[in-house]
Amino acid sequence: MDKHEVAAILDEIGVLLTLQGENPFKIRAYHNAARAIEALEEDLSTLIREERLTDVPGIGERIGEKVKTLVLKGKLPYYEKLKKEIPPTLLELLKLPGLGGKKVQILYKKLKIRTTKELLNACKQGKIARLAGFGKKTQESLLQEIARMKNLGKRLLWWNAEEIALPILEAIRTFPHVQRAEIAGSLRRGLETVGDLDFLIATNHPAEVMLQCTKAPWVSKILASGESKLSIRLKQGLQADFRIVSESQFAFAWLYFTGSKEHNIKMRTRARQMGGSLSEYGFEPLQKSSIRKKLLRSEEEIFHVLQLDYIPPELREATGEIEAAEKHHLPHLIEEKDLRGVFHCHTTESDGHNTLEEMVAAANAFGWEYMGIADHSQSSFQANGMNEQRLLAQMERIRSWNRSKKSSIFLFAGLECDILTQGKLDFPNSILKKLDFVIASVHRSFHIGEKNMTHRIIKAIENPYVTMLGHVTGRLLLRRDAYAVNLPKIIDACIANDTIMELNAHPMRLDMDWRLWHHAKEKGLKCSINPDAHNTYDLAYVRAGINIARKGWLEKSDVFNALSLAEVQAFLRKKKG
DNA sequence: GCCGTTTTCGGCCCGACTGTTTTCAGTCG
Repeated sequence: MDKHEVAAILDEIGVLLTLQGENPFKIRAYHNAARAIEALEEDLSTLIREERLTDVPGIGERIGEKVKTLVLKGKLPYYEKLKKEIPPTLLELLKLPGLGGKKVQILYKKLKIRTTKELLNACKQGKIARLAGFGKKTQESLLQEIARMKNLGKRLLWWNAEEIALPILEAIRTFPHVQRAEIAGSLRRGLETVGDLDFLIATNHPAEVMLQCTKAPWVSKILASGESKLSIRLKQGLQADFRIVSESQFAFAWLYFTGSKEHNIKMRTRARQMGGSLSEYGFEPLQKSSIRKKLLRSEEEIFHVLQLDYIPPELREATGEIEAAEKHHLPHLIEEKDLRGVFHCHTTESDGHNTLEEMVAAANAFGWEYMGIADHSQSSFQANGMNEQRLLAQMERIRSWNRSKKSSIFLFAGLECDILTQGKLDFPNSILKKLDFVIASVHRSFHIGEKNMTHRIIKAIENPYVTMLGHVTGRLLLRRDAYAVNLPKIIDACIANDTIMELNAHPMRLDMDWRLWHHAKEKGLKCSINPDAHNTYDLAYVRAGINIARKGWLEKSDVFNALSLAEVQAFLRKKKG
């Protein structure tokens, strides 16, 4: 069993213990241990063999033994026993706002409620209101939450969430007495999907501003409102939280409100170790501490007081950023202005909505030096894939465009080539070698099993004319799960063959996942941030890709399309041999 | 369940809000 599986089981144990109403600190210990295992640089089995597992912070005697059992035997009796005691359907109840471990426990113990449906029936019969610790209002809000869950998806794509959030932010900034307003939360951290919007507001007139916020046109329902905190349901169905603070507290509140939760816990633990208490309002000395109360006006200053380099929001996921900031080892993250061009652009020749000329004009406006055209290959008939004749004709058009010098941007003639079921490509090498670059992608036959899919993709990676691998897992966020594929093996194969891994910047793909990039780039994997543009508007998706690249700790030097035109040309020549 | 340059016991990040209570537990972020 590998470390990811072990971490997943430790996390699940944490959730199961929550459902048993266990001591919250014990629960946290399991989640902490899961993160510690996930972040291990060293091989888990080596640590076990050399009996150094408990040297890892967060892993003690008890959990250490459990991890050892999981790795060596592949099973853990303690975990199996827990699963028997707690119906797994209780997990769905935990997702309802207002229900935590304690209350789910009561529902199960007193009323034998295990599923959302059973809870719905109990609410309708008025049984919940009569339960100790519950009441009429709780019952009413549960009924509403169950109905809402049925009607609406719970999360939005980052891109769509930002489209909703920015106009609200702009409006808030025009409210009287608002000194400053910013977006926080997972949207600011650039997470691929967003569950709610977080707005932070600085003002000297909290009551007036709060009133403005509750009366705003985008409010569909007020979920909670106090003096400094407001939670609403937006008309679009998404929840939005507003926090109102004074200007002097703003930096602390922004840091706290940006999260992640795990990052905050680590920061506060660090503050405590240094003799202070960090909250959203400030950094206060604990008793008998030598730390002086400090007035800090920016996040940079707060990190500095904690003896850390500034950690960009995208990295605040408790995956080693605090340790790196302490040692001055944080990466210099890639920025959108570092991109010198893009690959993976479609045109009307296959399923794009804009012509080659229109795409070139749009790319010019970005100031890029080059653009790689990659329309679909013949097997993607649903996408109007090109046969050999059309492909070669398009290639000639692109070459003549370059010769004509109609624009300053250089065009690469490429192809998004289907990887067929057995790993064969959609065109023979005699055709592929004529192109400047080839993106190999899977577009059909997703359910062939992990082993077959891994073999299929690696075969394509090993083809000398394949420049990069497209959307590696085929996932569509919030719509379709990734197909089963062994990513560590795929990553190793790419590195061994000098094949570039696409970071597909389409907001619904953002594939390969950012959680894998940090480790993969250290092993030598190269990244290309590709918009997968099907029209001129989609070119802007590179911004979503940059977010994810930053979350994956990627620097300019890790990204292929941050290279100059001459460097890209040299690479492409060398790759083809 | 983890951890320790005040501790091997008694802490563990911290505060806002709600609902059910009558001073606070539970939930959330």
